Amino acid sequence: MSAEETVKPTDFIREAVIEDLKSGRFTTVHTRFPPEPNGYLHIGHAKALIIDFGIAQDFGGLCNLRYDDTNPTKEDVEYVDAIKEDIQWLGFTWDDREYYASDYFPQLYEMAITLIKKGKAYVDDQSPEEVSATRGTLTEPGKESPWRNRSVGENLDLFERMKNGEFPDGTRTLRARIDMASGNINLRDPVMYRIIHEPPHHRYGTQWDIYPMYDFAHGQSDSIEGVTHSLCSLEYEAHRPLYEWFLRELEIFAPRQIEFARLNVNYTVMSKRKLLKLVQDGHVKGWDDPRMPTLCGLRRRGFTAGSIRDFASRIGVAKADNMVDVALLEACLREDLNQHALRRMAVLRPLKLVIDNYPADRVEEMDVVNNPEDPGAGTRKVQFSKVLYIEQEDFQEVPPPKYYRLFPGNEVRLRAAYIIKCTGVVKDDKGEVIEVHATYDSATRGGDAPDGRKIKSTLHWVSAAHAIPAEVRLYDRLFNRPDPEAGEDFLANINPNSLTVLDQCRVEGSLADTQAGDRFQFERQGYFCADLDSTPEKLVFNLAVALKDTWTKIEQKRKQAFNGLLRKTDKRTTADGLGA
RNA sequence: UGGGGAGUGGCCAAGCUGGCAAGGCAACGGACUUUGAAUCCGUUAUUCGAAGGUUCGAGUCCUUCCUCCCCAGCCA
Repeated sequence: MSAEETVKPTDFIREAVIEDLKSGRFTTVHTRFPPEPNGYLHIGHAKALIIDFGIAQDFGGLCNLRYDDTNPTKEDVEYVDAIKEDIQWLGFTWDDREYYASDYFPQLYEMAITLIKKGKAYVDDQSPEEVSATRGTLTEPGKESPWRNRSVGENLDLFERMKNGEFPDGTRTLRARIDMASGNINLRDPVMYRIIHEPPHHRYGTQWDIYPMYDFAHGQSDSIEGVTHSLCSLEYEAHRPLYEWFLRELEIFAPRQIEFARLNVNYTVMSKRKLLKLVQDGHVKGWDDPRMPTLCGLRRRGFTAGSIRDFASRIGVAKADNMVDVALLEACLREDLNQHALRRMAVLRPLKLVIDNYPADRVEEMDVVNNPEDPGAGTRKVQFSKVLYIEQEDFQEVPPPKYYRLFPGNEVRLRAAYIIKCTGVVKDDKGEVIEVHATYDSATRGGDAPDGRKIKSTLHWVSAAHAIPAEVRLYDRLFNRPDPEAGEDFLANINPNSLTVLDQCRVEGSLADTQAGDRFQFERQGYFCADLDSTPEKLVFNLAVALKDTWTKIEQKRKQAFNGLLRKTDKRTTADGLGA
């Protein structure tokens, strides 16, 4: 069965591709992912590249990697390798089809000459300011350049001398001769080539003194590579007539450009300029800071490639502007890691728990399930002893309503160990609880109650003598409003509490040989990933995404209700006062 | 204002030639639970930007209007 019969038309692009195959406009599917090497790839690029590579894959076609490196003033080799790493990480391959628009400069130059000879391009001596001033406005047509009607011979001569580096930057351009009165401003004699002497190009050094503009490079590069479907974002829609004009005038193979809406995610910024600013100003530690929406940042944070591919498929492909909830991205990660991450016990904010009736010299090895979602993941041994650490928030001396964790007189289960009952606390001079005391029920080894009594709460724990110290980095969203780019200054919307470093954590011994990049679920808390900074001497974990937390929600509602009640009381008091 | 696009629940998004408004995320109930997780079950659009019209029947067709986004780089 052929591709057009088997691929499900899940979106309007796939639908269009199927049509093209049916109609015979194209017989194969060939796409390309065209990053400009001027920054790191982010989640928005991930959407684009998953569409590009994904559609090629679906139809049994190919997708090229092509760097859109036509502007040496913005590009750098630094980004080239990083981009490749990110694409591979997402699971795609371009085999040996790693291309550069700059490799086509000789052909592009010849194409320009073809257009000059046809009278479709001319060298313009106007300054950038003059070009801008004569472009017209949205409602008024532009003015034709005084150099628009030069002879072909003169144009050829001048263009060659531009190439030979005879003129300074900005003194001349090669322009397409189209229509200065077009309603589409992109068609008002767009610049095809500009003169740039510095800095050197990342691949061709100072070999070129003229560089093609995007519009004169992209379509022809697609054509040269035999790309059938050139998929890009909505802002290029108005460029399509120009894309097609060049191909038509050049009489070369014409790919089809199709535009889709780029991805926006709430609580995050996506523009390369802003991401660069965050890095340069030190608001984050680098492009791969776990709070960044870059692919290297997400990877370091603990995101899996699969979760990002899943995210891309769930957000779909359409033409309407969108703002996707970051909660969806997080949900995708949770779903993946819930299935695959091994469970471990880690106490982030330790509180000492002493089991008074447990022998001081006794140590037991408890069998703990590695992943209840995956029986094949087996079990591990965790050491249990008299002095333990539990989470501070798992104990309350005076329990709030609905709290069923540990408090004086209450019974809870210690995961895979014993059922214990809180008997009292020890406080310091300031009245802070520094130690909790309890007794254990020796008949409940493993956590089961032989008498069948129901224990509502199960806590995670570590043995004080056997646990190993670790640092845990808790991340929150980098911005504190859903539309950080909306105001004057997006930096003003930075969340000052996006990073919390906990350096007193205690984790179970089985985590000792953790390698950077390993992911775990720390039971009852979230999914964590060993950071690049992690070493056997000092383990460092990043919070990738927290588990859903109904309890915090209940608490927040209670507090809100309480505050609301306070306000009402205040008002009534005030009103009474005035009335008296 | 010229040109080009887009409007379906809180957020994405199906819905093609007119025939009972998919699904996911979020939210909210409940069941279950040795993770307040996961899982399961249920609830949430008499209405599709608005108003008219055609039709037995309109998110889908027609008309008018409204709102939002992109384009005036020698950026991509």
